[in-house]
Amino acid sequence: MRLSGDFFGRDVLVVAPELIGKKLFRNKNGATTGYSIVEVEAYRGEEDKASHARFGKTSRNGIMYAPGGLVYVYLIYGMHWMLNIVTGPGEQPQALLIRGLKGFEGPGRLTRALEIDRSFYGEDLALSSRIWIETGEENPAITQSSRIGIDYAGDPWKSMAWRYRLGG
DNA sequence: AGCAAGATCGGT
DNA sequence: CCGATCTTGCTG
Repeated sequence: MRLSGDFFGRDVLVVAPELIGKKLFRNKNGATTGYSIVEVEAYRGEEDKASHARFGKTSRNGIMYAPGGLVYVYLIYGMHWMLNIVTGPGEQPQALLIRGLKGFEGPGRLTRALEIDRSFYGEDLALSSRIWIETGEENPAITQSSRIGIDYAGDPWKSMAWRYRLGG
């Protein structure tokens, strides 16, 4: 069953663990492939100094302020596309960075493998024929730890256990 | 208008 | 550990 606003419209810290074990589908040239989501990271509000929303609403992060269920894609280090899912009811900027799929560990590697780029910015997971998410494994084991690559955020943000992984 | 830094990755 | 590579958003 395809997930939509009912699922993604909740707080990012509620959605994050539930997204583990769900299946991300990608259709390219008429062929559809599904991948289990194994790792995500939560970015929550303007007060989160690790989030792109820490400077407030800008042209890049504007989509984070939308109601949950849209795709937020951006380029990092001039070469890697990062795939994020917007969550929450809207107004408060929230997003989940997809860091790993079964078979594709690493946020930059998975977007390269699935051919996801800036053309996916704002894509609606409830309506898109290119990318969507469906229910998957029920109640998988989940491990929480601190987020990667955001030491610049300082405490307490760099220490928040907002990274969720499948298993132990 | 200029510039530093980045939610990363792969090779030394 | 270092370079790649380019966009963003701050600073002046």
